[in-house]
Amino acid sequence: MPPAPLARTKLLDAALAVIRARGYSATTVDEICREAGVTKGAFFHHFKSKEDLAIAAAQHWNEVTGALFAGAAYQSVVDPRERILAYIDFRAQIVQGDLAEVTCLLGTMVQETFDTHPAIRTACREGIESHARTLVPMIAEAKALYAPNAPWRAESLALYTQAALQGAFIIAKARGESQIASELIAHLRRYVRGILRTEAVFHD
Amino acid sequence: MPPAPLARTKLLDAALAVIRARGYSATTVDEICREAGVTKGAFFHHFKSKEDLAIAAAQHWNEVTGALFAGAAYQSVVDPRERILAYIDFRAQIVQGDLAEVTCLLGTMVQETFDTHPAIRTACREGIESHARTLVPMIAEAKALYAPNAPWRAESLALYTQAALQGAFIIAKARGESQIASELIAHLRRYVRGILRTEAVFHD
DNA sequence: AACAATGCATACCAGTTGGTTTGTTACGTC
DNA sequence: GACGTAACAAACCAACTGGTATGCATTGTT
Repeated sequence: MPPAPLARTKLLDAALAVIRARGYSATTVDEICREAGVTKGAFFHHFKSKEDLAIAAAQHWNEVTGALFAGAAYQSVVDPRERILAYIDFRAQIVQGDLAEVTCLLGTMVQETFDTHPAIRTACREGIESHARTLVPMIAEAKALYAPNAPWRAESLALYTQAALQGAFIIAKARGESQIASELIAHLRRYVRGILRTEAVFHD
Repeated sequence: MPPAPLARTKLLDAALAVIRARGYSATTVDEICREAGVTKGAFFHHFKSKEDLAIAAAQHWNEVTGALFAGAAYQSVVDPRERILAYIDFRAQIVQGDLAEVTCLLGTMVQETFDTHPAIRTACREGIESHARTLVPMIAEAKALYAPNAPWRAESLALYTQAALQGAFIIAKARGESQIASELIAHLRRYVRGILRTEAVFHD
């Protein structure tokens, strides 16, 4: 890889910020360029179209958030059940910030593009599912320990955590305040904790 | 109310269909007019702007879906706990259809507009919360019967059901198939069922 | 020193956008 | 049957959109 094209990274970071706030369609190429402090020439030098940028932005999002989760404290919690709960707590803590920082780029983009931009949809799907996959091992481990005969699959619960989080983002946006998100995530936490108990009544 | 202006209703119905599929920003006034089979003159006769239409569409959405739920079978289930579960089953059943029929107009619109169109955001918020409010009485009733000392509030759980549903819609869109939504809603059902049990371990 | 490729800027364009202007038709009312 | 008004239609427009064509430094290679 060559030295590190500066404009490309600036454009990707700008894309994250603007698209997260206004969505994909409402975001203009000019706006991204302005935010990034580069010209349109630079934009179309690095990306062959607006759609191309969106796909790259989805991948960039995965790298950024991937690093965030990889370095998070919950990773080092020993007990798998406690580790999942620590993950959920971590997510609840993140959403405390500014409303624009609450949202997920992928969930925002896929809503507008799933029907018209298959390539973007696929990129968003891959981003969401790859993050969900990072949860599967610890969920499977916890299930084997605490709820071995439960009827649900680890993959399914992993995906449900993402759905519940995405839903919390939407409600937070609708309310115009991010605090509500943690309150909603508390329900998710209670559920996950409940189905990972040996004596749980949730096992059917 | 005068006889019933035909074009206005056709425009609102068209708006539901198009915005649900492509989102608010990507939807053009011309496209709505084409779908509705009327001209732009008619559009701007009934709505003073595109934003004005979006707000009216949100209210129209509430009337349409409100009628759907008001006439649904779950309403007549006697036991409040069973009624909530029947409501969730009803939602899971609806999402079996076409992918475009899975989505919620309000959740789709608010994602793109919460930062730039406060009036639309408020309309979406009111729509989502008013539906959630219709669930509060039966949740409160069920809680009093089956989990009187649980630490969560009925309002909070009502909103969480909406969040989980919205999240399921997003995942379904990302996957490009609606079946996954029912699988995710099954988790919501298990949670609600679990916290509404006298002997539940979820009560903290 | 010659050369090519990379990284970006400037200037420009054709198509589309939300919105306006200006009719035209149908209808209730006195 | 004159008159005001609501419900639409058709043509039009300025601003903006994504995208292109081109120019020009800098850098690495030979």
